[in-house]
Amino acid sequence: MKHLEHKKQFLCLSMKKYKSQENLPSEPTKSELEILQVLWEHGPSTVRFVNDKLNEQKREVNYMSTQKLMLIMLDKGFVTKDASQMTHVYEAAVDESKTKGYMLDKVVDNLFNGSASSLMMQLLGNKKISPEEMEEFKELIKKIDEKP
Amino acid sequence: MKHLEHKKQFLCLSMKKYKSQENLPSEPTKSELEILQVLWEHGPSTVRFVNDKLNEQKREVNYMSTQKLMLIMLDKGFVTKDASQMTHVYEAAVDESKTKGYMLDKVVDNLFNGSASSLMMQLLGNKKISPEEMEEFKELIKKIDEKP
DNA sequence: CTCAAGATAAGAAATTTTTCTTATTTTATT
DNA sequence: AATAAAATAAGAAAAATTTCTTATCTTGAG
Repeated sequence: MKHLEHKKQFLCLSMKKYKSQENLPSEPTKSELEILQVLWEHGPSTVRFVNDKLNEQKREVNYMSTQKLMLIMLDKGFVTKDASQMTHVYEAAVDESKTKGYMLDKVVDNLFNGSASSLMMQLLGNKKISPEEMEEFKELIKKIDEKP
Repeated sequence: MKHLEHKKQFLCLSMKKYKSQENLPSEPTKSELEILQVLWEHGPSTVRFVNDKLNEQKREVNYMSTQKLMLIMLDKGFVTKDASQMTHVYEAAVDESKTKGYMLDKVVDNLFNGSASSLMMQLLGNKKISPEEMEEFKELIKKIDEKP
């Protein structure tokens, strides 16, 4: 779906009952995150498209559930919406890297007591790490190490 | 699910409303995880002790909330309880490393599309990583690399 | 012994998150 | 023009999680 490289007059609706973006980073719930992933990966999309992706890649989700959730996310400010056409087009309004970074920090804090290296340990001790990924790790470290 | 193999040597109450251990891996909720952390770090503890730790280290939590939650966790099989004394002593019934590993896997899957190296990238790109931790990383990689 | 302090269990209540239902509107087709 | 298909918004309902309330029991100090 070469969907939707058009119109950019997004309106940002009121933040009634949800914490504002700037102040409190009220993080996306599990389901909201699934939706964000689709939007991040595929760019601006319709509810139909997102719902299809979820059903393909994740789990069975009812169309109306997805639709409702995306409206809520609009309200929370996680997405914006282009309503110039009949089928509205949603776009992620939060940065992928920032959001993931933030949530990863939470994991580090909550699960590993703030220690990123503990997380690393756990990750490296994990059987699921392939030799290829191991190589990637080393490359990464090397690259970052040479930088400064 | 494997991370939930637990022993029921103490009294284990009926599993009325919670998914049975073997079938569904109902993972600990956020609050439950906080409690598990305390138990993992300090070993078998009373509700009072756990609650105090939470209030010191995490956030304000009511004693009865902690108590109730620990009962629920008992029911779910996340903890066991020694009730031989008046003040009961709870112990984590799920393995720390296994549980964290399992939950980290979830993060890798949900947030980074199954790619552990993506997670690494995100982590290393994070400003919060100290030079010391960077050193630890390198050590880790080296160590694991020499192993096989 | 009596009673206060502090522990327990269990259910109710409140919040948060997710899913379902309903009523309308728009578009396209016959 | 009539109707079917597909979209929307909004509220209700259901589920999951967290917190609060109540009633009871045990221990130990006075």
